[in-house]
Amino acid sequence: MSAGMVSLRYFVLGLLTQKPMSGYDIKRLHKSLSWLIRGPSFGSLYPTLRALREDGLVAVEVIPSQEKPPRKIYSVTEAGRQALRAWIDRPVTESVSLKTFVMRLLLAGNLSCDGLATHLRRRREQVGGYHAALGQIVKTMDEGTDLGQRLALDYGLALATTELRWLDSTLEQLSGAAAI
Amino acid sequence: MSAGMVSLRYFVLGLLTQKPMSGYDIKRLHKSLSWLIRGPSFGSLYPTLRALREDGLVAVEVIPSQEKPPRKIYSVTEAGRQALRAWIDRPVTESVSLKTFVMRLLLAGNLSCDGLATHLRRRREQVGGYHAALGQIVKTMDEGTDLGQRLALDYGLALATTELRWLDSTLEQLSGAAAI
DNA sequence: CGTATCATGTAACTAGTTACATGATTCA
DNA sequence: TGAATCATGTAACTAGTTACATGATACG
Repeated sequence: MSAGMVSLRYFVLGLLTQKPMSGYDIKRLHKSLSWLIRGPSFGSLYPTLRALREDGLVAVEVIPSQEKPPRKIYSVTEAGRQALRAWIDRPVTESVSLKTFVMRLLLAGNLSCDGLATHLRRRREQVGGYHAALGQIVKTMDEGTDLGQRLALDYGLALATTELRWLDSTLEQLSGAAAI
Repeated sequence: MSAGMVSLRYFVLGLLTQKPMSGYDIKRLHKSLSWLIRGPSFGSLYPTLRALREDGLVAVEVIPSQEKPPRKIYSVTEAGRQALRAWIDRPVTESVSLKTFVMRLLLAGNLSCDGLATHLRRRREQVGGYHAALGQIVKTMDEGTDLGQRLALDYGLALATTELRWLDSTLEQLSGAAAI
């Protein structure tokens, strides 16, 4: 229930504001990123959608089909939009994991431009810190250091470096777009 | 209980084979990677250590201290080593997430050289597949595509590219070391 | 004088998984 | 003929979190 956590509830709600979708669609969307972050299982997705509907935050339209099973297309209601708005711009105070970061990134369309920039800057700060710390640790590693530790830290350093570059260039693009 | 999952139980067991540690040490170890993967909380770590001890897979030595609270140093028993060996070389069949990959990487020291290479190669295959698919999707994105989606996929692509490079160079080093 | 680090742990809770069930269609 | 994809869902379970409790020392 902390501020930084992207609970499945709001994450799904956020995705549905982009365009109405079925549970299956949401699952598919996650598939292309499943090597990076693990998407929700049907066992958590469908109950979440049901709960959202019961709370009146989404509406369902059942689309029957001869060939395929009927699809249930969920769309956000005005109450849902309101609930999301109330939730989304709450600042993320604590340190976020990659998963939370990506999930929030996926909701960027619902974020104000400022909110997005803040989110990216905060992540930049955090990863920057870890990057520096990792570099320090990696430098002081000797042959005595456990192989697994060495590999994991080296791997982390490589990813952190790339992420920092990506954050910088994205922030730059963002400020460029805002200036126009 | 699937084969690919690194349950906390075996993960902790694997770390302890590197060197005896306290629960606090394990938590600290994770800290430097917490931006990438989230480490276990004390609420799951301590009970896990207790369960391992109750099953005779680890032994505890309490080291009292005047200034600081007493530390409990856990070390793997022979039974623990056996249990780990039985578990660790089971092939990972399903697609693994980044988190599982890193956790297994951290246990590389316990893996046979072949096992490690297999692990890396399998990940290479998987990420390679996703990388190709992502590239395809990113290419076909237009301005109509949702901003969040665009950003997340672009971010994913950047990380995937780096990861592939890292995997290649690490595999190369590994085969180089094996040849000597 | 308050906060952070060190260091352990428990209890109540929730979020999530796995495994199942259904059933049509298409592909090899 | 068997497997995969499409598409929904439930029930039983487990793994994990948050919040609390304790208590010392050191730092600013």
